[in-house]
Amino acid sequence: MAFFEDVYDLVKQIPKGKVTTYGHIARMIGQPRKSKIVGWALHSNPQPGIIPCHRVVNRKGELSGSFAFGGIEVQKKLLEEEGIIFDVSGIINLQEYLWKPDSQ
DNA sequence: TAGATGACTAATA
DNA sequence: CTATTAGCCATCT
Repeated sequence: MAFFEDVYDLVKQIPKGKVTTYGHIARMIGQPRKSKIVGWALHSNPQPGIIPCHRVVNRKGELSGSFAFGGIEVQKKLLEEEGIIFDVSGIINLQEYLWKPDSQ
């Protein structure tokens, strides 16, 4: 769907060292109600390696964990490689790392 | 076609 | 802060 295309396009625009949430993506597209569909779009992940789904987290700043191309530990490592730091609970400081498209 | 499911979020306790 | 409930909507069975 076009919604999926929008999600993929946005996720691909997430700069290195930043993350965003499902709800924010949905809001950017203009359909804040479809937060779950954003998750679905990434679950489908038709272009692995192209779509940096590891930069998309839930509202708590935690990796979803239900599915991961290599496990959430791998995702965490990838994010740490990009300069993102997790706290002791494995949570990202969204205030610091949340991607703000307006500041782009 | 209908009901259940889910990489979610917001409200409430 | 966490736990539970309700709303949401594309996809699956």
